[in-house]
Amino acid sequence: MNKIRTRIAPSPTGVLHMGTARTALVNYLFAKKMGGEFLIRIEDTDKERSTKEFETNILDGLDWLGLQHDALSRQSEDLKHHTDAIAKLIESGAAYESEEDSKREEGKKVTIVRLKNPGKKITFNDLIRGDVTFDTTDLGDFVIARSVTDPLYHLAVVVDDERSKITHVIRGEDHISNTPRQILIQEALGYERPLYAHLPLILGEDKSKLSKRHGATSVDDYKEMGYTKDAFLNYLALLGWHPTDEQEIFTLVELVKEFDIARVQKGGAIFSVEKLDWINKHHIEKLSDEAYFVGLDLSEIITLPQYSDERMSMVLPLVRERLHKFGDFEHEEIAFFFDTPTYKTENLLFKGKGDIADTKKHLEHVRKTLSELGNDAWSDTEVLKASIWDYASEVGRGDVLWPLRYCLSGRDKSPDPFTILPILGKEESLKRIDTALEDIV
RNA sequence: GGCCCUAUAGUCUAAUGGUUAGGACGCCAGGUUUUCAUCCUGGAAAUCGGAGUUCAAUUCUCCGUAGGGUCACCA
Repeated sequence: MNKIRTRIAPSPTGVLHMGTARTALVNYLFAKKMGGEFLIRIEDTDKERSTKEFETNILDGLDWLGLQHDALSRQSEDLKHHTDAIAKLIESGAAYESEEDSKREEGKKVTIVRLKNPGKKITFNDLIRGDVTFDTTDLGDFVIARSVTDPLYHLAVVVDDERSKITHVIRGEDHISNTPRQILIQEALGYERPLYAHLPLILGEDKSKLSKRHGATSVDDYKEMGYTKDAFLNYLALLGWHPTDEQEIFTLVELVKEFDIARVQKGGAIFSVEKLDWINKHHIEKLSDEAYFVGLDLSEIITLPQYSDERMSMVLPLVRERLHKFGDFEHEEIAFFFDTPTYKTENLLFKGKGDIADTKKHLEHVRKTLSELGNDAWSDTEVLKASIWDYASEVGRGDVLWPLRYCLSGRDKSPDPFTILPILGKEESLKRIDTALEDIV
């Protein structure tokens, strides 16, 4: 049996789109699952629109995602094989040259090459959709080259897929109507027909094909927002595919193991950033400390006056559980661990209500209790909690705990006071409570 | 408009010719020893419509309807 070979064939006329990434992922999963090879072919026959920058962006993006290819080629480098094929088609009478008015340049005559359409019905078996039939008569004698030396997409694709022995052409549903043309060219050239699989499209909120007007669509966009590559891949895999069980969080390796093209959905799927966020959160949880640290941008934090690596190592886990993506991280969230916070005295009041004198009384009590605790106690969240819990329960937890937490963090939302206390340490904690006390007149 | 594809909650999906139609995201409510987040529990929410086949259809067939894709000397 022939070795399975799939390919992704992006044209370098734009940055890496998530639709291309998804197609690449499925091609990769299918090939690897079957012990085959995954190739990349840059489709740069349109010299006017293709750029090296886009090519680099696409390759870098695929590389970032970890979709390693077994071979890389550029369509433009295979020009000789294309022109050979054109010559062969003309010679056999399957195609012919035709002098016509140029559609690209006004008032100019050009000699293009058209395929002599046999005008028959073509049925191909799609791995995802089953038999699909087209009457190619509707296509007419379509153009396959701008000239005998200048091939067009359909011709080039067919020749290249044949040359690189592609066994399965897995691509977006938007290519489904291109398939009969390509089969016609294959037959005229005497090639074997590969197997086809047309993936459902990724849709925007309005159910139309995802495009720029829907917002962020490039892989770069998601990378910059702070999604991990594994989460992005994970989500893309789940858009239009589902494993046999109910697992939702996957690594690339696990996806390869579970993937089955027969379970790919037929209908398009709307892209949901909420679900992506949820998946990303799970992937962030699984990250190693090193990878997690790299993902965060700590540049503003490490310049703070009381910054220390030791303290940071205690703070980081607190941030982790509340993060959906790295882009959500704001250094203000943890800056108070390294620098004295500023705050409004009135915010010391629980829910903005209550008596400031009572609040002061509670804080004084808490300060006294805490100050009498030794170093051992100060390193133990549970002991600290136990030391003031009874008092807090008696007079009202919120009335005690809220001002304590607020004077330590200076923030409406933060981890609880018993988590903050040990990290700041006795000296710093008492100092912040004293500052708050002094502010209350 | 021609051709082609598709159709289970708001979204992603599972399932079988016979089920209380399952899970997840999101949403709502309650709880987890103050807030936010996390976590837990509970809840609302779906088989596009009509025929046909069948003892039985969400599942098979046909016809509608709706949505989408594509109709280049782009890829």
